[in-house]
Amino acid sequence: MSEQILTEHISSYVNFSKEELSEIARFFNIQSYRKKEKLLHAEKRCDTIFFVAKGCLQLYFIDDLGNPKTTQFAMETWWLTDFLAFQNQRPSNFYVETLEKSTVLSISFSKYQELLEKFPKMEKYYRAILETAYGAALMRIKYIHSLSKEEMFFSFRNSFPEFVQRVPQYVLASFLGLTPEYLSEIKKK
Amino acid sequence: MSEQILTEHISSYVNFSKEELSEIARFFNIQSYRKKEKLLHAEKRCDTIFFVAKGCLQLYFIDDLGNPKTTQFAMETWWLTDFLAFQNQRPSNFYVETLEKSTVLSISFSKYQELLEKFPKMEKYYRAILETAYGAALMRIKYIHSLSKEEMFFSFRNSFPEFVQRVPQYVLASFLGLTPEYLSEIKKK
DNA sequence: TGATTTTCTTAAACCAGCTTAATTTTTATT
DNA sequence: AATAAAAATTAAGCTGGTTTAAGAAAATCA
Repeated sequence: MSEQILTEHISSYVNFSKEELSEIARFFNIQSYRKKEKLLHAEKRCDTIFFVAKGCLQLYFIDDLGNPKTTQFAMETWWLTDFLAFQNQRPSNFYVETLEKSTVLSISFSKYQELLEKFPKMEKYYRAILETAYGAALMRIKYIHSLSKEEMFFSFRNSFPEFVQRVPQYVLASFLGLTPEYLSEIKKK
Repeated sequence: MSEQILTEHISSYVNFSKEELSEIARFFNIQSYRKKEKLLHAEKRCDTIFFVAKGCLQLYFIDDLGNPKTTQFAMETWWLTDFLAFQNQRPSNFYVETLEKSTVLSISFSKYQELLEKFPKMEKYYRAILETAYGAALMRIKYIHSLSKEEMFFSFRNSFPEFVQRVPQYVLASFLGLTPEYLSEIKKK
């Protein structure tokens, strides 16, 4: 059961009873997607947060030349959306799309507010998740500004070897901010 | 009074009584700093979150060549620290330093836990703050991967004109990820 | 299994942005 | 007001990484 991935994850941060957890789970929609399905469309109002129970999602945008650029990946137990657009209920600056067959729990803005109101301890859970996510984003910016593209690749592969196996190389290249051609050249070494 | 900047900011997210707010304020240390004072040292355990009541802070690291590189600024009503290191009570990957004469409220890890336990509504406040911070970080990575250095500068100056006036150009250059020399050349145009 | 599409590789020409180093301007200190 | 220190500018030469274009390999599908 996919909702168990979520309730177990929540339980690792906050204590809830079995009953509370199953009530919490009812706030979410569970849905399975094929590879390359869009869950969120850029320019459309961002009304959903996604939790990956199984599979892998990407948050990406389309650049001036029409090439998709991945800004963030999400694998099992990660949350993903355009948080700024979600918070302000504005049009999304990003697409969200599956990179492989995935099972995703999603919650709308209004359900999210209801959930937090009914279970205030969920604030603690999200606070902790977001502390980690923001902290990691600061580290990521540090890497971007201190490593060469070559170092970026080796350092990323060192930290997340499964990831490098799992996503297509051209998607990884766009995430790391280099061209697929140059990534290919780096790997030759 | 500097603590009022904080309590007013909290009040714009969550409702607290006057009494509660003054009790909350007592969890923080208020301190004034001169320009270029260090509040957090890299490699030392990160045990503090900083709230800027007045002035301006930077989060930065020292690169291979010994040059400081700014990863994040914080002005009035912004929170700043190495959140990943703080959460895990590990050594900091960054320095925190004043860019000008500043008044800062700070809270230690243990006081932060106490505060959240005693005032669970503060979880909501921090959750909201971190949603914004993380969302903004995703947007920042989008800009880094889609704009040229020249576009970076003009887009940043367009969004935060006061900032560009307020911080030294070489600090701004390191934040935007370009050299002071190139920034100078860009400005000539 | 063969045909089609998607992904990855190779290589050469090119350029945005860096390095270096010297000079000028601004800011801080006495 | 004079001196010292920090910050900003200018310009030339250079390089890490991109662009372009074509072919090879791998994955998907009928």
